[in-house]
Amino acid sequence: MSELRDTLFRYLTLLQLIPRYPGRIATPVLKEKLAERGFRIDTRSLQRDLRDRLSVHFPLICDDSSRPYRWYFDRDFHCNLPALDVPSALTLVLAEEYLKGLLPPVVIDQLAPQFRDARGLLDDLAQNGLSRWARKVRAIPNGKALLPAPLSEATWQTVSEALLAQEAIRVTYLSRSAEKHRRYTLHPQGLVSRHSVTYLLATVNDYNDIRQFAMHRIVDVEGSDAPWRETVGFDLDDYIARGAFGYLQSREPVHLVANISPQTAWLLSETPLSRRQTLTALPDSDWQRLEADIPDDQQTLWWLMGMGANVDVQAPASWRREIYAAASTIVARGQAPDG
Amino acid sequence: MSELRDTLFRYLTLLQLIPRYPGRIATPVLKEKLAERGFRIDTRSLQRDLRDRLSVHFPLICDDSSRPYRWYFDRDFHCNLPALDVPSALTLVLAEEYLKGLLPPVVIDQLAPQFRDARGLLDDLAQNGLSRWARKVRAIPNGKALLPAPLSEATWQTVSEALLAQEAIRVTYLSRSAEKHRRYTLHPQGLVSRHSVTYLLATVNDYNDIRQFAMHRIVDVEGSDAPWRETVGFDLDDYIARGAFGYLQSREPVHLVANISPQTAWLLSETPLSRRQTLTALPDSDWQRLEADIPDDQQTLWWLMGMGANVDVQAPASWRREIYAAASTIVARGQAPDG
DNA sequence: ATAAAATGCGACAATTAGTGTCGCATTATG
DNA sequence: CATAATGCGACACTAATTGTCGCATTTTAT
Repeated sequence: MSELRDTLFRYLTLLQLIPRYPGRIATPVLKEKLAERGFRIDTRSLQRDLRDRLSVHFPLICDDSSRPYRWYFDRDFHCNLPALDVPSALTLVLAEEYLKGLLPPVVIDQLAPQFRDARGLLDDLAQNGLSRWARKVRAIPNGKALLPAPLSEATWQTVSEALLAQEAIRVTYLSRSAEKHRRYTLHPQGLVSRHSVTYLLATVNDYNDIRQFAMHRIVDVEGSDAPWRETVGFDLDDYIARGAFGYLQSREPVHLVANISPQTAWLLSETPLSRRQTLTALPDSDWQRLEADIPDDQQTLWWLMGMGANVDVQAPASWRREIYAAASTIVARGQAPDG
Repeated sequence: MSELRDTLFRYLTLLQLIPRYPGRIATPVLKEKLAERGFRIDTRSLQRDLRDRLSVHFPLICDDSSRPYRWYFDRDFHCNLPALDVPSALTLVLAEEYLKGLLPPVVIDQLAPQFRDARGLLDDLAQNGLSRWARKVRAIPNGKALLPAPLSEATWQTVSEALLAQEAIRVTYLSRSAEKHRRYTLHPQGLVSRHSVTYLLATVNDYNDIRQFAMHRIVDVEGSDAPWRETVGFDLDDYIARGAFGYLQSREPVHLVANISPQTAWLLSETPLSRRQTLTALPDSDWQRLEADIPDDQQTLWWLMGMGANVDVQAPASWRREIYAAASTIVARGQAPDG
């Protein structure tokens, strides 16, 4: 590390070492971390930097209730370098709208200051010409938005840190079948966010098989003293592909052939199902013939079913059979409700 | 504005005024902007700040090909204050995976430095304990991922800036029906990202009706001298609700009653359809009775159809009829393919 | 084409800001 | 209760920052 005797850069480093609110860092620790990075300065200087300089210009808060004072940023503060430009701010706003339906609220909250920053920038624009951007942009999510399962901030933080730090955790879990709490020691191996539910993949206690734990059913979590045990040979993509999440997916893509209605053809010409997709006009109708190589997964089948009568699947035969069977069942139920 | 004679803060302000690569800012402009913010300094000082100080420690690049020199940040540079913590970094990684299927690549690129930052942080963790985080987190998107329509960076930037600045633009547009280029003057009124296609809502030339323009079919765009014309009384939510994007949606939510299979019940207990949803056991079967107030939109209907035989809609009657009709059509086509 | 204005930059001196040290008060720690 | 840490005001010393001037070069306007 270069011999940096540069004050500005030291300030910047200092600001990067101080965490946002739930976190805090003590002055001596800061001094040490600065030293690690090549800034060997007196404690007195550090104190001056924090109290007289940085906290004047930044929302830095000092917890002086006990003696090594601890510093942290205001919960809401966020600053980008370089500053956000208008297109990026707009992107963030759209991203937020989409993500709201995909990730649990606490997870989104992690990025809240960024999103607030973006909205703030657009608001400032509005001051000049009352552009009221909020009325001008919308994201319409793909598919039915199910409500993300709520989840506590502490759970997310502890679990995600343990996963990456390769540490075992002790959890109280509300198991699905039995409606009662169980305590386990988990060895986290992976994390999967599916739709809006987040699952932790881990081995339990002394067992070696991977099990799924829905994060929102973790009632309580804390670090464990037990040494973390790696599951050798575990491959997350493999695990998912083998159908662990209802996404039974063969490695082989299938060749889809279907007749589709004009509206559907229009949709697919805009957003193709796959990179290689062909649409050709059918004789004697305004329908089109669709051919594409697509993954053989449940998602695709759901999508095809959702299109109802707009799609007439010709191949693969298994899909046609499945769709036909579902339709037959529905027809058998009759046109009027049961009662 | 306070009389800031503070060098550190001036440096930071300076850094915030300098845009990332595609952008650039000339020295005299910087001087002016600094003056606006209360930093009245000599041009010479500014030159020194940039060349001798900031560009030593930051990836600042100077375009000295023409005489008011222009400064900009390296395309890849990004710095968060306060620095990212592990849970936030993980959130960003998940967010990126989801957004890849929802927004055009160029739009995601706007946030690329942030995502890179997050991945970098996690990579650094890995150095210590080879945690190989990349193998540990996955996001499985909800619904069939259609491929986002590609779109040029310049288009996104120009259009989004014009929308918010309330300025007219001149576009060359590849209209859908006629396969030829047309030139229009557009007065942007709104932006809608739907699935993975982004639409600009604007009035054309001297007309007053709103039309939709798919951003990826805008071949070329530039600012226009024509004064921007506001469409009075235009309400984006209203426009969408009236079915402009195939999402015919009455303001009134409907009361859904349906019998659902055990698997579906399980899914809905995790991620409810709406905040007020009840699931009750049905007599003489393991199926359950679902009741929920949900929006009356196409998305929901698609979702219900996608569930196929797993859902037996009882009410509203219109949905039951629609699902029945679609199923009848499919059954009428027979079990074997046409050709 | 040519003059006038703008911009960049090296040098220098005046000023300002940053730094370590010391002493004392206050607060944890064992 | 003693000892070690920590915070902070004061002060002197050192280093950095700043405006000014002069000159070279480029841009712009005439």
